Amino acid sequence: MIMSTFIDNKSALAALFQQALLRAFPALATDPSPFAIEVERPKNPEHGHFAVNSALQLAKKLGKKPREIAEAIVAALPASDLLAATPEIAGPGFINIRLSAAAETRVVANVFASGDTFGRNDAGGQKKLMVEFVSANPTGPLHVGHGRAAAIGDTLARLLETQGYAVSREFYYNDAGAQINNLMLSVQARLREKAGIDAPFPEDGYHGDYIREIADRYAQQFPHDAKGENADAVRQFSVAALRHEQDLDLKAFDVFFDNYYLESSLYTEGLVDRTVQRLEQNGKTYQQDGALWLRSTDYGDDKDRVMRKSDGSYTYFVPDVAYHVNKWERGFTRAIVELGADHHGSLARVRAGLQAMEIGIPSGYPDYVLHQMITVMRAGEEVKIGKRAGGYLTLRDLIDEVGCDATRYFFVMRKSDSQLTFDIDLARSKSEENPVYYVQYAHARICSVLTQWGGDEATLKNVDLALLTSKYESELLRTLADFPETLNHAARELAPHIVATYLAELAARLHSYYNAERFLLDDEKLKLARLSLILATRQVLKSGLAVLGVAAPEKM
RNA sequence: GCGCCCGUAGCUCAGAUGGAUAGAGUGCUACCCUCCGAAGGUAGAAGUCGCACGUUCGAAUCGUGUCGGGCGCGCCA
Repeated sequence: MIMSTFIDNKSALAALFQQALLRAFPALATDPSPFAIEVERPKNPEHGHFAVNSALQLAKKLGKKPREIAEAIVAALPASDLLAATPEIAGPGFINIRLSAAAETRVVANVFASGDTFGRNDAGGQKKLMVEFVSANPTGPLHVGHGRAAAIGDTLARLLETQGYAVSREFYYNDAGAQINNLMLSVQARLREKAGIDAPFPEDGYHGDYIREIADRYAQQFPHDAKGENADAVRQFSVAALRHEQDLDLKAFDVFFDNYYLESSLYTEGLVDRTVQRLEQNGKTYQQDGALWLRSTDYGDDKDRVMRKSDGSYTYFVPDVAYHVNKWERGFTRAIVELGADHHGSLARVRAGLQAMEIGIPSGYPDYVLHQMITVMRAGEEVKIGKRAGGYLTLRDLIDEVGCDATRYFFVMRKSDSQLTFDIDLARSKSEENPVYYVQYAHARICSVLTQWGGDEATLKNVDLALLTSKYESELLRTLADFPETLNHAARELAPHIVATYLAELAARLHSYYNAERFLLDDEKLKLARLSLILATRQVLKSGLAVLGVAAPEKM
């Protein structure tokens, strides 16, 4: 993939000021802890395009007043075509920088030169990275919590791809445990019910209507076992049926996986046994009360954990550890696991288990991204989304009702570790304020203006932009220029909502621009410059929406 | 009792590495369509950043304590 190679204004300025700093204070060059100048975006536009606060940070170290330091740095600045004028020193010692017009509009040419790769970089060096998410057990349809997991996980994967990682999406599921047995018993009970046999429904059984549907289909396919006496056959059939349903849900949500990993394979391939043996050999285990325990407290867990129960079976976290060891051994030096926050208690013990293996896995492995609960509202009332109860709202229902785009956007637009209220009426609305449509509309609106103009878009990629000097143009230009850093920031923080917030801002700048300026005017030169700017904006909107997996419609 | 997350405008929420006058959307008030699409825009009112100490040139941000809400603390997954 061809990545954009331009140096953005921010890094160019940082280099320029670093040079000035060393000129002004040569002693810093040999300082044991070198000081790196950072350039930041001031919140207030009156403070210029960029600002440097290094003079304040260095005051103590240099033993001088911040303003004196700032003056010395500015005086030592080499000549540069980046700057519109000599930077101003403001307040206690901020250096405020205003870009030259050429530097300010350069981002448009960069967008055209990079196309779809604008904002991407290859810093990841195509290192293997895994994002594991959803990982629902095949005991029912995906619910809205899985939906949030799917949207966040898939967006994280897309985000990390923009940073040059070779991302693999993985779905891990338990196809053999107690819950699967419970599923089998539930289907069996419905089969017996159909056959007119009076049998009690299992205590913790699954009550959803889908259990009846599976029973119906089973009876149809295996008429000779209409009572479901062949437990293995019922189990296999049910798991396959539900996995199939979940795949349809995910497909409708535009989420795909590179690999599905079965928990049962950890046993059949001996990985669980190998893990336990290794932990025993390392002296990290002990016997007590007829069970085998892991000394997880040695690695920061708040109590030791049972690995092998007194009945000889393993607790869930042993295969979990084996699974993560397996990820590591498959060459995923970085792994991210997206989980519901109700599982946070298991993090410490899985990481402890991995450390106790002593096979070189770093202590923070894997990275966890947790998402909080969702409340769904419709017509001002809370909608039931619980799993066990029958008649609840599933992910598929939600997608059918509000559409894939709005669902994905709503699931990622909040910080994942804050609770989310999903307002169905807001998500569906196209006539009132709706964050998804606000952004998509910006894209469609640009398409509409360009269509009305009717010229060849290619000619817009090489026009004189010197006339773009209005407040709206300046703000739009700087927002475009922020895109690469926004992706990088969001990927570093593993925080998809940063992208959604950015897109909302970009769309707002665009709508303001529309209402403030005229596009199809007689002044040919200004017209082309403005059209060029919105063409570049369209590209960035499209790229940003693509990271969220949301369509960029040309018409709405 | 212990651990994790959250507490910012009436409501829903942003505020990365501590920075200048704390932001957006929604709701409310008043305006704005003879370039494209009013699904939009402009302006205004609205805040003890839960509370109290502390760290420093500077704290919504870091530390300690405290109050309120959610979740987890099993030889369940």
